[in-house]
Amino acid sequence: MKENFSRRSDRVRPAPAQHRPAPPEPGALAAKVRTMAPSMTRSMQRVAETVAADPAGCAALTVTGLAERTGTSEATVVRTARMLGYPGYRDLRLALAGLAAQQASGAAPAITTDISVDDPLTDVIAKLTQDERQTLADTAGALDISQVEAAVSAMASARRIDVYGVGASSLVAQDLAQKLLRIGLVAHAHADPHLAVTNAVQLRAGDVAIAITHSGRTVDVIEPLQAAFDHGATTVAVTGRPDGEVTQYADHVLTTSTARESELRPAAMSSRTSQLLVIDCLFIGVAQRTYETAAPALRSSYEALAHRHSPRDVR
Amino acid sequence: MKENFSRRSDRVRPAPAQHRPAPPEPGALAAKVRTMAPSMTRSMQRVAETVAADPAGCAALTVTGLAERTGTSEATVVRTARMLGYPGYRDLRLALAGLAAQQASGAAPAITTDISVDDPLTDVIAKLTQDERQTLADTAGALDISQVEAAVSAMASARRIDVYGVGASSLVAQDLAQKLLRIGLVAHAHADPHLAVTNAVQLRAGDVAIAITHSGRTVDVIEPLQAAFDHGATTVAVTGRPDGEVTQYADHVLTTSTARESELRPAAMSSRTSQLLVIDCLFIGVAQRTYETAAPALRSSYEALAHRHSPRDVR
DNA sequence: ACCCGCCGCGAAAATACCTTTCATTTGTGA
DNA sequence: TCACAAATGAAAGGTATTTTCGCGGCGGGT
Repeated sequence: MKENFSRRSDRVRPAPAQHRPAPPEPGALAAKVRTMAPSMTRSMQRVAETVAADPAGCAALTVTGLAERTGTSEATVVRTARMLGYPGYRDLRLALAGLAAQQASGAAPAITTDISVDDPLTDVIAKLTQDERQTLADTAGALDISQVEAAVSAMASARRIDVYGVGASSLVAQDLAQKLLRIGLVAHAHADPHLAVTNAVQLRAGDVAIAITHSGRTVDVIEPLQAAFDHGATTVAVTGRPDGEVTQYADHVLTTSTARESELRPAAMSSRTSQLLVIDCLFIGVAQRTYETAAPALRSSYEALAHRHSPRDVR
Repeated sequence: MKENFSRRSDRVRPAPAQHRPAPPEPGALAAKVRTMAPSMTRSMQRVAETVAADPAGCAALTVTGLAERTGTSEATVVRTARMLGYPGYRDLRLALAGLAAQQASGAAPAITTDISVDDPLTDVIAKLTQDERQTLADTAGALDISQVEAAVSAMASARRIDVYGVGASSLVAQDLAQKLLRIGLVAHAHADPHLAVTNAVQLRAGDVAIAITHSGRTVDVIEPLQAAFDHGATTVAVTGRPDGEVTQYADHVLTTSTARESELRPAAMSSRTSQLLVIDCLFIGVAQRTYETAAPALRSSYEALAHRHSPRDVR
């Protein structure tokens, strides 16, 4: 593979210790330009300055394009690339692309303000994403492993698992129950407070009841948890308020975290993200501990769903 | 006349509305590989995996070099580049150089290993969190703003909004509908495919139908969307497979991203994260555009719930 | 002032690289 | 098993890059 270097003719034997100028550095390009500029001809300086000023823009240009833009010729562009330490324009261009990407990622505006009514959609997406990612990091950092451990153990050996949640948390509760069912556990999500209580009183030692409430004081969720607690079930609270009333009836408390909320971004959004992370952790923990039965169950539930997809396969 | 069961649609999608895949993003390349991999042929997958695994190394290679390294042909390499959204290999190579520079400078996506059966809980939490955060970043990076914009506009002025989703996506659909209701829009989530279709045929121009499916080929979701499409409603698909069947009946396609999945971590988990981010963006966008009515609606729905909380105030 | 030779420069030829086409192979469903 | 379609690579066909080559400007010598 004789390609990148030694474009020279075959007849010339390459000098053994030929001093190759320098390894092309992506970030140090601006410096290199300044260093080399004095020993460059006028046209070459123009080219060098242009690329240093707008790496991103130049990376998009072909030799010809850059030659035009700088009012020079292809040959000059190539000469400049060589002068800067690259084997040719192609490699300079790659370095330029790298540089552009670097300063694009480095120029992360670090958006910290609230989402407001007149933010353009781009900002909305950026802020929302940023917030959610922050929430995830916070949640993971604040999770008490021993509490998770305890909850997982209880769930893995439970005869039956009930999950309570209303409002936005109801979806999280359903999600957890759905997943647990998939790995062969007996789990049920209750959104209706009356039914929840009626079912809760059926629980006994060895069963698990999980309450999900961000505020920690949603009566519709506290009541069934209390009932379960009173009947000897192991109770778990997933809440954003570890001092909330719900924790009075919880054997194990898993704390979710909250991001700053604003008028347009109700607390429900980030609390939901946080809650989902927690229940996913619970789920995987349980799946690990019941792997013997969980693995085949997961597989067969996947297969059972296959026919619900349109036949047109896509590899 | 076509058969009843024909999947063909009576309504013809305007030709120029060719869905342009996505603007090539340097950082989101790994995500793009994951998104597109399923619809790639074996050889193309090999190429895609190779570039994702070693961007720096591949950026140094010519088409021929990469073809050799992956044991394929130049044509296949170019095809892969196209599949990933670049006009050709040259541009993929530039993006690769950018990615390499990025991860060299620390903004490295850091390849986390799969969650395995005997990972301690601490690792499970760490990996899960890392994956979710990555998924969020990928999703945001891959979102086509103009599609979001279009969907938001349609929703903001819709007479009625229907959301379809089954399985895990059903919860996302419910979440969206719930939120939209809160700001005074007429929105409904349908999990039952029959009811969904029955309702879909009631839709007409000015209404919006949203289908949420990770695989892009869930019949139970495609059918109602098609019905809505045929009746003139504006249709939106939120899917992880921009080439899936569902997009045939979608005026606007919002692509969700997928994390590497493992046995213990079904795809549903990260796709859910991704989907939620997308619908949150939709929601906030709509809330902005209907601020006059949304703000008071949010406030009053909050107050209506207050009494459902236990009186014992917290701090 | 004029001529001479050197250097920077770009036009165009030569080459390397990328893209497209097309025939062959491989896989798939009837 | 056959027929058909998709996938694939070899090689032709185009672009982009590199090299060659000679023109023209500039300074120094006469």
